[in-house]
Amino acid sequence: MAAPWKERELQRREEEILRVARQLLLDHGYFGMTMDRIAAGIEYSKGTLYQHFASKEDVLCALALESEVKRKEFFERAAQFSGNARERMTAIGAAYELYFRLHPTYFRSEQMIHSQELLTKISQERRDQVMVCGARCHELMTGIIADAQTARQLHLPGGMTPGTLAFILWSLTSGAYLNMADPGHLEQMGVVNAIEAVRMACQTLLDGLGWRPLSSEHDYFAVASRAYAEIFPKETAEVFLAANR
Amino acid sequence: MAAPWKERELQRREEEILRVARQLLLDHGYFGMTMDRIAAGIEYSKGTLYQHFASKEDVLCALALESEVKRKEFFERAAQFSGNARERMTAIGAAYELYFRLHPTYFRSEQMIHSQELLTKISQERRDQVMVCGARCHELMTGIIADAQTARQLHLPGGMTPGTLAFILWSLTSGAYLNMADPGHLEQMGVVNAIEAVRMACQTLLDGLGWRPLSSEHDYFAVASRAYAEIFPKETAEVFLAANR
DNA sequence: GAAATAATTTGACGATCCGTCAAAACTCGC
DNA sequence: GCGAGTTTTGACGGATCGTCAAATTATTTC
Repeated sequence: MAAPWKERELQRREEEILRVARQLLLDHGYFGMTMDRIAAGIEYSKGTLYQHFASKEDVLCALALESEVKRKEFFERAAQFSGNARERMTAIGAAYELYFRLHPTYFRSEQMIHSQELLTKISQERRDQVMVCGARCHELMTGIIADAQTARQLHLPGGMTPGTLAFILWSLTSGAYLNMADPGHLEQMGVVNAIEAVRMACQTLLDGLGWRPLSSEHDYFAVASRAYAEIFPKETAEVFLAANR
Repeated sequence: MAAPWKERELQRREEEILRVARQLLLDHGYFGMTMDRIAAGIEYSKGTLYQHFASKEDVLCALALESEVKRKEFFERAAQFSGNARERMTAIGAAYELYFRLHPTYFRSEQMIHSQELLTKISQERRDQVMVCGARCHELMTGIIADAQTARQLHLPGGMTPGTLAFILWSLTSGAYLNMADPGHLEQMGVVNAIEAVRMACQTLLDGLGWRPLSSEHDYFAVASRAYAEIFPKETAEVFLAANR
């Protein structure tokens, strides 16, 4: 036991389970993703399924975790973008954009597990991992904001900490993306290009805070484009291919 | 049949059902709110339940609708606040705040029904009503923004329509409130007073857009307080009583 | 290589819940 | 008090989750 190849066999099987589960979630939604169907999709039985995951919610959480990890990686790459603090924050915004465009369905499953309804049926370990991912994303943003303060490019008003600003930017973006998932909602509101609107809103907010250089002094849309091209060339191509299909 | 008193009897029963359902949702969550338990709570059987609601999701939607109606009413009252456009928008913000503080649980059920997962199992009529409420709220905000444009207090940048700005403010606020529902999330992010942070963020955003009078020229926190006192005196007292309990 | 032992897999099963529907209970005009 | 029409009921079918004793497979021992 504990043979090295066995570990890998388990790993492989777990990936297979998640692959099937994700497809089911995609095609038939949360209620359509049943444990029996997943078991039918892999060549193992339901019992074996439960050796990998504590519950159906745990499977969902594992899917969400994959998303969170991916986003975290996007954020980490974006945080290394070359440029001043506000440019790097813009790159983070681009990363979130791209993540959302590439994985709109992951995004949904992610939101689900945050509804403490499901939280109780999830294994502690996985829950912690999700938390760590979220914390890391937040930390990256907070760090950039702190850098801007150090560089005297940003002076936050009293009572607003870097963590709070990160929370706000996060909320604005995720809230908007969540509303976008609502079909027909945007049309009803007369919103044409929601992603661009979010971009603009974030920049306007930062302008309002006086984060230098202001967007009147610097073309942050160009910065975002550069971030796309330099940090995420492959993913950007993917998005455009998907869009023109 | 169709006797006037009978109509009222049906109405009364429906309210009773929703009262019981809401308590169950509050105490035991979505999965704990079973149709059998609701039936046990009222003095009718499950079959009768299904004469009022098409499905369990329909019950949930009805609960969410009650919330949406309440919020819509809050918004309508706030929109009549005396003052310039930005002051009225601030009053809308106060209304949303108050709504969230008074009905944090309603807020959750509301979010649920937007996850098109459930949408299919909801009666068309109720779905429409929810849509109408949302549209009305959005319309009120859009109207105020348009007023500001007419009064030349606001000049939106190219590509940003009043509807888009309303969408952004809405997303920022609801996104933040949604994150607040996540227990432990705020602490981890180092956010002390999230509601105040949202307020500040909205004002900063409007400042960034140059919506006159700017917050440097006008104390919008005082305006919010006035809105609380003038439009929602009773509800404000409720919130403070609940907070100091 | 065979037998004994340990680990793993299986799928039938209990429990729960949703939504239905035939039968029972009830209403109301006569 | 009777009977047609209406409303209510709760047992039931179907679906799903998670379990667990039995079956199968792997590993060790002799």
